[in-house]
Amino acid sequence: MLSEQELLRRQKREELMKLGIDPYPAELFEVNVAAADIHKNYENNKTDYKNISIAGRLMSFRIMGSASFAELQDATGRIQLYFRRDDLCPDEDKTLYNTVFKKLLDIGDIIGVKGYVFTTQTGEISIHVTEFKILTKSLKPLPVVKEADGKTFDGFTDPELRYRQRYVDLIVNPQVREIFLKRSRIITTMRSLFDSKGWLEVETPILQSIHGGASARPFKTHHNSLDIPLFMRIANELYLKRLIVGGFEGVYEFGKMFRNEGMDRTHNPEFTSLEFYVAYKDYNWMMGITEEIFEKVALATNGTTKVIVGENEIDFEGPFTRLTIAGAIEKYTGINVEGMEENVLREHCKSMGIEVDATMGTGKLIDEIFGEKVEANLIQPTFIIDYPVEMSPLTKKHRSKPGLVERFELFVNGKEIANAYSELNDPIDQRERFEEQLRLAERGDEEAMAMDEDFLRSLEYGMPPTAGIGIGIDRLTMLMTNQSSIQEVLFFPQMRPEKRVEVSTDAEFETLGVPADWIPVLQKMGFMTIDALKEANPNKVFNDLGGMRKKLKLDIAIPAKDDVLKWFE
RNA sequence: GAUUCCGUAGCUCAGCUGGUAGAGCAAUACACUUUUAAUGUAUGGGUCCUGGGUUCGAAUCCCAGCGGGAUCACCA
Repeated sequence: MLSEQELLRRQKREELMKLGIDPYPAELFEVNVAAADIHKNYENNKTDYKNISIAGRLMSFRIMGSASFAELQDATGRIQLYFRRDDLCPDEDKTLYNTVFKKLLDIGDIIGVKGYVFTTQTGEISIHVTEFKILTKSLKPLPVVKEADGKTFDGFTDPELRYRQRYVDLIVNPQVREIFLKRSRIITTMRSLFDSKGWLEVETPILQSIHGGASARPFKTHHNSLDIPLFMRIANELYLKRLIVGGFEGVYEFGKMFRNEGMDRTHNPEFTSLEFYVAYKDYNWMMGITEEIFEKVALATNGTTKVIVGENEIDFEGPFTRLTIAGAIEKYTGINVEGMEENVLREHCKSMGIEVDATMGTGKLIDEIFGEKVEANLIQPTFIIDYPVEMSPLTKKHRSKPGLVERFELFVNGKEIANAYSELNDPIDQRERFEEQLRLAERGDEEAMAMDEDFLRSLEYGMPPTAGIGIGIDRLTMLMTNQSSIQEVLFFPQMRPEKRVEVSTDAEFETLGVPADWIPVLQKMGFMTIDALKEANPNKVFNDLGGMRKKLKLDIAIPAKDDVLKWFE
């Protein structure tokens, strides 16, 4: 069902066509300037703006008789337009201004204009329009967001509408655009750093027959001609390491990962991860380059290493604090867990009110204490290093600390943002770790990793000592743009599919014998489908038709009662 | 998954202890030649999320469902 305003805009589209104006012209429109450019450079270089051509979307009108102001928004921002009737229509025929501009244009229409830049009496840099051309007629009314003195009026704020119709969000909320510009800048900053080091950007399979490299539940799909199940990747780690085996010295991939788990303000079923692996390095080196990456990204997105996130100011200037996981636990709980027996650990957990169960080994218990008591305290960037081996099946054993691995996670603002290690490259050790995972799976751990024979075979050929890291791009973007939900940094966050109201076609109504004129009336009465109509009381429908005819002031003949009764046969 | 709040015009929101709906912006018409949340006058616009129930009467009370937000749990 179309709203009054939508019907009106469709009529305006028709009227434009009747005037010989194509509301969707095919030919290009030459643009030679952008709104931001005018605002930035006009004052210092007025002669360059005497003959400009610009295109964008109309965002507001202020019509005052034979002169008008409008706002045009292009990819860079807004610029005010000034239209004067006698400039646009120097001859007797004032149709272009009086009809096309004043009556047939709407907020949301896309136009191209030619003219010259000037400054109004109130001091606003504007374009005096000498010609304009309709480039796209918009049929749906946009929400109109107004701003004055830094205050926003009638904001388009409903998250559901904003996420489902991100295009509208992007049109009317400039701060949303800004987030995505920063997101892109984060990625390009990292990419150019990696390229400058000579590392190779690669793409690895998203459809995998064995989902490995992380602990998570996958999406399952099926390949028809191979007739095999396939999984959407939960990680790309094992493929990137195969490439290191293959002889590349550094490889990186920005890629989507897919995890079939809960959704909330920090989890989306698909998310973007950067992973890179560099041969002949270890996790100490990796901490250094990680500091460099975060510092560069903060500078590129915010111009400073200090970023406000929520109530905290976070400084990304390295070096970051380094704490062992045991040290961190001791710092925040006073308990030294190093070398502690499983049952003693379990008692400590219980006394701290942490839920535990029999399947948890020492590694898991330490992880629980860490998650419960330490994580939230790590506001400034902090490397937590040297994890228990049980939790890290792909990580090289620590060079000097038995029972631990050479792994670090970077925490910022109380959240994990990166995970890295010296990669395990001993194929025999790796096989044993996988076997341990299989035992966990048998104990009921749904997230335990599967054995990947081909990956093991690659390690048997020999992988150089390698350092690898994964950085969550969505969460990094949340940090750099001060957003508290992942939906705000994804163009199209996952949502339940929109439920469409079922509507029978006009043709279906007509096969019942309903005259075309009366179909919209029936729809107005709430009969969206012919089935819904048939369930109604025929006499009441007949009576209501008369009522609706009066209410809607329709000048069409009421069908005979016998004809109406036939609709229900 | 649990708890909790919300769903009213194109948008943002009012609507009391039940009496068939209001505002601002947007739209339409008229006026207005440098306005800027332009202004003035007039007008139109609603499946009050859906379905049941209570009631003479439901946007309002009750139940169920759908959709969304927030918090918590699991996961990155």
